[in-house]
Amino acid sequence: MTDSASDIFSALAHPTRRQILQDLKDGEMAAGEIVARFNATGPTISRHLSVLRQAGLVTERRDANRILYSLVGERLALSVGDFLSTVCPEQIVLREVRKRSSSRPTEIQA
Amino acid sequence: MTDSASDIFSALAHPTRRQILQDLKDGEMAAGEIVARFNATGPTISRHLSVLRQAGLVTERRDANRILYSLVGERLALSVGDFLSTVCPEQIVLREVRKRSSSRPTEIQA
DNA sequence: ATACGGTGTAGCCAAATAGCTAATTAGCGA
DNA sequence: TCGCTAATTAGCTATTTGGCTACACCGTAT
Repeated sequence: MTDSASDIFSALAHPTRRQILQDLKDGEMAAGEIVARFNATGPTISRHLSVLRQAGLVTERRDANRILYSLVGERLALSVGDFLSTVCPEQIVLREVRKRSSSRPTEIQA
Repeated sequence: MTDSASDIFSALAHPTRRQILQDLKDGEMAAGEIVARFNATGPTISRHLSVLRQAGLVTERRDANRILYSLVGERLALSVGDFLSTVCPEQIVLREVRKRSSSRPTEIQA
């Protein structure tokens, strides 16, 4: 029932989740690897990850018995940037990443 | 207890509050004027306004027996923009401001 | 002084959130 | 198959959030 912007901003409302996104900026990480960076328990971080996943801000991928998470930076930039440029267009600029039909799937960064 | 980024993103998490900010984009509005735009009751909107005020996203000013709210777009752009440019710097550009600590005013597209 | 229009506060309740521990699922290797 | 590691799900509790109604507050003007 909640729109996607609400999902995204709610996800960003928690410091731990923002930190996770920041950590993922440099590449994918396993769940346990992420857990190790915080004081919270595994299940707690797992929950945070599922919030981020539902918001579409991260994707997961299996590697053996580990699960690797990676940032979906485009979605973050587009959704938040869209809002920002509606409310205060003078202060922010979205770099032309718009629809661009995403020709190549994976290659955002590496 | 909660940092200011959390306050801001939490404030943005609610559709009504985002809409209020958007409405304030074109200039200040009285509380009652804002209330008139939604289906919620006065007290409910008043509460939303206080959340926005605590987050520093709006300021209030008295005019006779009305209270006029206005957007603090700079704070919105700076806080959210800061986060965005940390996590996905490739996709977003903060336009100048930044109290001149940052060397380059960043390129603009307009 | 009193009344009134415009707002915010108090108090209540239902629902959602965040944390934990314990239990469960999924994959890999012997 | 069994055992081990990795991660999520279940279930619980405490806290916060969002909505309402009723009430109190503050200026203005009669």
